[in-house]
Amino acid sequence: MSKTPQAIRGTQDIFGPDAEAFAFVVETFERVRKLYRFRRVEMPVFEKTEVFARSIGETTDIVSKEMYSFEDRGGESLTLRPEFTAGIARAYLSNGWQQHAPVKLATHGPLFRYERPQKGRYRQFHQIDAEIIGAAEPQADVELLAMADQIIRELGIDGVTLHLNTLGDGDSREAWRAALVEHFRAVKDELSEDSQERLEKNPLRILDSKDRRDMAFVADAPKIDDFLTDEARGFFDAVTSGLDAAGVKWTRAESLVRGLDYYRHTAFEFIPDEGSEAAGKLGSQSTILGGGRYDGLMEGLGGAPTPAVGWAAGIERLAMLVEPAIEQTELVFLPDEESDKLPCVQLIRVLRESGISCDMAFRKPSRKDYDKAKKAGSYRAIAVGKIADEFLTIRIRDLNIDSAPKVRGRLREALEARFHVVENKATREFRIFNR
RNA sequence: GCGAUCGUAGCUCAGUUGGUUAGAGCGCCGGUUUGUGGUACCGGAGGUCGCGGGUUCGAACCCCGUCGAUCGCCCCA
Repeated sequence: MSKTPQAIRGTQDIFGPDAEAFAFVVETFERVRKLYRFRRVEMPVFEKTEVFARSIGETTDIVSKEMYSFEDRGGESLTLRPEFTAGIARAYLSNGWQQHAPVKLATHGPLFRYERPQKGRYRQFHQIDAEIIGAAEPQADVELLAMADQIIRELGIDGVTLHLNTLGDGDSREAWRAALVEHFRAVKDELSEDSQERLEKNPLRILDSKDRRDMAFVADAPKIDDFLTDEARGFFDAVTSGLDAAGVKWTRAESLVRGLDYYRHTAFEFIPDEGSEAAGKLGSQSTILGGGRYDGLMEGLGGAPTPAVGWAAGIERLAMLVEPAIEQTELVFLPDEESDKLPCVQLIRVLRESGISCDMAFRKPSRKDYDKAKKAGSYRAIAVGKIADEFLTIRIRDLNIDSAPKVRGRLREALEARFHVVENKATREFRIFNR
């Protein structure tokens, strides 16, 4: 412990089943986003600090105390990205992606936030992210949410529900906000300490409070529905009827607000149902996917008004809910003789090229390798020998045969493409000759 | 930023009110046995008990600090 450097607090080294789960989430995301025709984008991991400060909101916790910011050698303030949306918006403006509008974009990678680590929360964490930029139509919201829903379902995650709300357009949101401030200010002294502070910084957040003292006042607080313009209401109705048509289950969450300044209209989170297995696995960091419409963001970065919707989901959180099928080694080669290793290398190459997963130890083969291969979950071993003048004789031996896929036919086919093969079904041996 | 719990072999942990050379299982290495090479047994290596300081004749154990982990608050994915 003394001299070996430790990993930075809040970062993690992921290996084994956790790493497989992580990869499964990313692979599923990549597969589904292609079905929905979202285009892959890559952006820098760091940006000028102002990119985030101007778009996320100066007063948010993310900007005011959670950013990893530093000066580069030129004295410029840079920041490790705490989220994707701001960087994507910047890229959209600086590269003139308006020409492609409306664009459906997808990306994934690491994000950085200086927070106290806990379950499902890390200082370097990872998200999958999807955005539709340049579309003001509610159909874009539907498209985006339909993909989110399908990804979660294809990950095999149950007991998670889409919570949906509208914050209205800019005017609706401001009027509602003002009414909420008025409502809560009247009872300020009876609110929790946290909510008294929220009243100044982020009054919408009071609606989310877990403190019992706030509940009563939240219950009779002004509702967004009373402040929606006809247009905003029509927009929300179009989103919900679109979701119904797409077969996406959702529930109205009147008090769901998103923390960041740029959200308008649609706001949503996928949250595990109370008491579900998923809720138990996640602990208190329960939102696995969140997002909304951010029609005001581009202007904050000096661009023309540009409508957009997006979401992000925590890969670590999704990975906690996922149980990917473990892919085991199909064939483990266990040559007795050192001199058989090279022929095995040649065979393995041929088999792998035909899609059979194979492995062989690097070191001098030991009788214990057979035991190890079985414990590691490999399906079959290949015993190797040489009877006479053939290239090699291999014999299939079952290890974990119960769940193993059929391989004999594929093995024979792959070998015959390159060698002359004589199969003995009784002994399960293949005598392999050069052609 | 606030609070709670916890740091003993590579991993999971035990260690009795403070008392000699700190233990187990798994894993690792070696050997014997077994044999359609999948078993069983024997042995071995490996820890300055997170780090620093204090109390004591004596600290893994008590006290303080520090670093880290875990969980919760805040906030968020």
